[in-house]
Amino acid sequence: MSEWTEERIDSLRFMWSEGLSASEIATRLGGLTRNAVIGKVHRLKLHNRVGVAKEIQANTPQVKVAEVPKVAMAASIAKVVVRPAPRIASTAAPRLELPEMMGSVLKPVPLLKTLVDLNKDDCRWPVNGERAETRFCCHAVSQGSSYCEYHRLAAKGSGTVSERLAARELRRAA
DNA sequence: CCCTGATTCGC
DNA sequence: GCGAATCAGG
Repeated sequence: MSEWTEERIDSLRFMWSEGLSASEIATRLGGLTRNAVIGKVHRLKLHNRVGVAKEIQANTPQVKVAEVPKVAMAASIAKVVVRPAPRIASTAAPRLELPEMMGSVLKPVPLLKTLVDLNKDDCRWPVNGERAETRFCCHAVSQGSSYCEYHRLAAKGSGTVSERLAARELRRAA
């Protein structure tokens, strides 16, 4: 059984806004089918994805999640980092790249803890994997949020269409 | 056949 | 509200 927690919904919103397909989102969230994701998308009235997201999807090569090399995955998560990212046991490998929509807020390098290792003040933004294998960002949370500043803004920025457009404008101006 | 989202409707 | 089944299509 899996339920639509706030965090999973935030994650869904973000991934959907970034142009990931319903099935990709389903495997990353775990315990869901693509039908469930599509159903939720409709209930949230998120179904009108805007231009850029469509392009991302069209230009994304179709690669089986389990076949993506771990090295490639680590590189896509933390492309700003030179040192190798930590080893990850999960077979799920996201090619999610967070948008540079946060102005001067630096993209955190995920610490990739599992749920059981999460501390109270660790950012709970799911980075990859499913269920027990899910790894989280784990950087210090912003006050009043379950996310670090970067992911707090990421979740917020992927809310409504107007918010996304505003975020896109900010990015362009920066 | 692989995949995509959209819709319906019993639960 | 949820999501399997189904539809329509690439």
